Amino acid sequence: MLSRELLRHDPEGVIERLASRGVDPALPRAWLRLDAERRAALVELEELKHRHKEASRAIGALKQRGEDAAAEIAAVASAKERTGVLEARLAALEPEIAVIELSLPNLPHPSVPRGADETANRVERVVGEPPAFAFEPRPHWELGPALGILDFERGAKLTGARFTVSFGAGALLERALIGLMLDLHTRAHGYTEVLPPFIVNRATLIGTGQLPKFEQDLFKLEGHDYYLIPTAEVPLTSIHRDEILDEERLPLRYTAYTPCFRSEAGSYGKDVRGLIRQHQFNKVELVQLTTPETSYEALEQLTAHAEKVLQLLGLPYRVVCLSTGDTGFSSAKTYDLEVWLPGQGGYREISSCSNCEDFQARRANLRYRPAAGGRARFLHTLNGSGLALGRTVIAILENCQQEDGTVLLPAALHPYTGGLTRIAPQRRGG
RNA sequence: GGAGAGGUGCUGGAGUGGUCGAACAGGGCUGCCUGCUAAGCAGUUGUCCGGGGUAAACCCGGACCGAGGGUUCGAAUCCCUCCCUCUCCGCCA
Repeated sequence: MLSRELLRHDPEGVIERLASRGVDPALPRAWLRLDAERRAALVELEELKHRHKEASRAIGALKQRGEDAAAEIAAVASAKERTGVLEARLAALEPEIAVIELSLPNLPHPSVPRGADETANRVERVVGEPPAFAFEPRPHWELGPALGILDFERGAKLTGARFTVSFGAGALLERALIGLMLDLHTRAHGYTEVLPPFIVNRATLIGTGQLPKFEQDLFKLEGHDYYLIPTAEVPLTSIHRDEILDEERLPLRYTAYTPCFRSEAGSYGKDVRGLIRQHQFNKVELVQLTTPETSYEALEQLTAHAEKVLQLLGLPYRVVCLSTGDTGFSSAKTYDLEVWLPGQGGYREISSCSNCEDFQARRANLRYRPAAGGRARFLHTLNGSGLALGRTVIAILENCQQEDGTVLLPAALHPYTGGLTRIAPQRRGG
């Protein structure tokens, strides 16, 4: 949510910055009009209420003295009509205002490249060299089934399209990656491991920006106001929702492994093959809550924390700063980590690291008390994948494949695979 | 799922219709006192919204006693719905 004060004081500036993200200026203009109307009604209503309160007090005083107050009561009662009209007007206005302000995306940071879509993204750095193969590398949707570790047909049978079953070394590989990532982030990077609920309520999703605008991307539980989490960012960022934290505790760093569930209705036709885009996937997430002064420093650190995983695994990648038009709804600035996928002959997103500044903090009422004292302030929230596990599996299979069809596992994983260093074709079911 | 009890400020805990934003105690803060600490004494202490103020300070008003409705001139107090916590029963890992 944007600052109301900012919208009122610099409407044209805000409208211009929103336009760089593709927001129709009519939306903020409608907000301004409704906000002015709301405040006018509020001023009148509060004046009426004030007089009403004084009259009630006078009645109370009369009655305590045992005097008759019937005339006063009648006068006050008849004055309630206008109050009712104003209250009804406000009750109608407020949801309208809320829908608009909850639908406006965050303002982009000045350092973000301007542009309508991903073609305006800026490559920040390229790390590692794509491997040179003496043979034609195979995509993971061939390698996985050939090795007997990924089964797309049976995933579709058990559930439907975009669900997958992992077997044997495939399942082990994800478990090993979870262990590697959580150990790295907790021991080397100072995050606290969290095991959050995988189901959250509506208020939590409004806080991080998924609702009300992106309901169609979520799985909702029938008969409840509960949703499956689309990312651990949602529960982790909301841990301290409606709290005021002492500045001494900041920054807070949380990491969690969770499955993620995305309906993404309407996304069919894109990335249909293999593990790239699934309705259920695993992820290790990084979240930080910081002071406003330190959040951009924290974004660089958090991005480096995610990069460290790719470096340990020896996977080639690049870091991209998303353009204004490509940046996600809640984010002011986002770095995507894109891993090299030989099977696709290109770089594909494996992590997205964002500074949401106070956008989520306003929605979720996340504040801190400055050490110097004074009013509570909104803190800044950051999140990043560290990393998406399914896509890490893809990257390992495709980058580490050998001519004989086996896959050599990166050395960093060996402590987590119980001695397994190479995935070879395997039988299932023992 | 069934039955019962309960949700009040930073904390504990009063308050069953009228000056209650809320007694009292603890904690915090500010003075005084003290060689220092402790104790003692006095004062102070929330959040949000709106108006005024260039802004801060500040001033005025409104709202907030789990959430949302209702009754009433007036609700923390009465009524309804929902949520959460605790105890017992059932069921289950």
